[in-house]
Amino acid sequence: MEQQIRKAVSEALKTLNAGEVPFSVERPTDLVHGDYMTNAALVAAKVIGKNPHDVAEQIADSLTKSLGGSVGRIEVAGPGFVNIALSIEAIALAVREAGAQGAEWGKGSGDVGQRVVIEYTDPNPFKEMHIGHLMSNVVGESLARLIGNEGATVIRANYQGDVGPHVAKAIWGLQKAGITEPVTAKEIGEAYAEGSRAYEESPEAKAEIDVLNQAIYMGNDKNVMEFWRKGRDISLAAFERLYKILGTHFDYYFFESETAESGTRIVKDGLEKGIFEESEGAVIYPGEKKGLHTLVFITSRGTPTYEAKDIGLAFLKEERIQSDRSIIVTAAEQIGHFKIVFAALEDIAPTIAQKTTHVPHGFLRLSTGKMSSRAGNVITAEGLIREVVRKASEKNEDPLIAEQVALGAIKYMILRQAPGSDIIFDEEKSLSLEGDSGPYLQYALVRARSVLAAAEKGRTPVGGASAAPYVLERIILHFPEVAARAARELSPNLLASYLTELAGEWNSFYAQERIIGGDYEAHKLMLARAFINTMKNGLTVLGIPTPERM
RNA sequence: GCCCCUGUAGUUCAAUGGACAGAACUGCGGACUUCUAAGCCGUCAAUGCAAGUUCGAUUCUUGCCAGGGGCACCA
Repeated sequence: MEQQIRKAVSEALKTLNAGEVPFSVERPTDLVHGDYMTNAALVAAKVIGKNPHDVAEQIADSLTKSLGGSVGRIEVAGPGFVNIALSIEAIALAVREAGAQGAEWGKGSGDVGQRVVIEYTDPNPFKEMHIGHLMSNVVGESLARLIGNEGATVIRANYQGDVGPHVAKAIWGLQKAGITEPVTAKEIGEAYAEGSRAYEESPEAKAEIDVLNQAIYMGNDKNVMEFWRKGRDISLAAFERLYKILGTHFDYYFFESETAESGTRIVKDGLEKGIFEESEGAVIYPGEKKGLHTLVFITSRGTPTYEAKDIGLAFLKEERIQSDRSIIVTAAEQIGHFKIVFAALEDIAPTIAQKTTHVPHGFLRLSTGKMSSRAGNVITAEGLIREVVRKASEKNEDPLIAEQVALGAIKYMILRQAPGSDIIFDEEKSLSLEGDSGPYLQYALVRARSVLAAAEKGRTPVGGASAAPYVLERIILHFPEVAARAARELSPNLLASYLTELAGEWNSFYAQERIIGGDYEAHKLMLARAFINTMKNGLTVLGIPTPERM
């Protein structure tokens, strides 16, 4: 519908000689203004130098003719908005489609044929996954689904740091604890914390860990490597269990142990071409020239830094996955890092740089203070999930439902706000199971399903359609546009807030209207079905579970 | 010091330069012998400060104030 209106407005502008101007077609803030509105007249009036109100009148006339029966009323309002109210028939048609299309309802086709690779989560083996990784995962998974919903082929990638100081610290910690055969990820995580502490407090420990780190990079010491392999496998297996719970999966895994070499090679090659420079024995990228700052890519000891490895990763992805777009989801603290990596990449391989986007997610800040492994107040992903599941269990005996509700609460908390901004995490308040929360949406869906189930047992519903469309119907019809916009703007929160509005409207409808045995029963049941499809598909696209009952 | 991000109701968050700045939590006040009360209805309450750009600014620009992040051999 939005597309049709957009096209009709374009046509109207052409006949006014306004040419190509950027205009919006969107939902008015208040439904009394109609179902769509456009500011085209205000924009065009400036270009052609006419009174906005007159231009609006002309556009309105033109739209009345071109849109025909799908429109009920077109009005000019305010300084020159054109408000469009759909006809009852058009609304009924959209709702019927929503009810009939099932899982297909809301799917777009804007990205058909596109291959999009999206990298997210990026946990480090030998450390436990904490809530920062959880955020990356939840945001990344929802983006993957949103983009897939627009028809693109999505390839999920996960990049993990299996070499580096943190690994040496963990292995050192395990050895010190006399553990010869690591068994659990928790054990390894604790050993890492112990190793980190020792690294900063004891010079001897620091020296030992540095040696160990080199040994891991070289891969010569059989015993160390055997230990490394075992520990890595245990960590990775623990991650997989979490992915399963989270409803996510990956098509490709990349490891720092494989990007180091290619990264080093590419940077050295760039050094010869004059892209990088030598300084104090290290290889640096002189970011100042582009208004950024200078960073070391290869250390004076010859080892690649994170930056060089990211260059290596970009090439490795290119080698293994053909893509039209590449998205990387990481914490916002890496914004500066990626600006420099992209600047360097722009010099080395502009096509890769241009198709790559960094999507930062905010920090999860504890209301009680900063989270750090040293202070011991790190909240692990698993710990958080377990805690919320426990809370959800108070109302749900079925452990599966409790888990679905808990994940809904956690994921919604993360997705409800614009990615990039921090979440102030208060265990009591943030994970509310009421009001503006995941369970609120799930609960609305469950109640609608229950109505439908009850109706199917009964007799044939009373027919007839209501005289005027319900507000609920007028919200439902916008679902495909909202999903498309959320995908385009990489902003799951747009869909999350739409679904919250939708759930609220359903709850009002449910409280006010008698569905089974009420007036217009058949129509209302159709509406319930349309609501269910919209909510179910919407939640699924966000990666939020849709329980059968609560 | 330099660069980036953020300042919206008591609190946590919304709002492609658009109409009366929306929710939720909290507070206060209600309804219901009915399809699941994790629900519904009502109500109090906000754009950090000062200029500028224009038909119109929470949104763009500048300055100030406050908070967060980043800034050469960690990731």
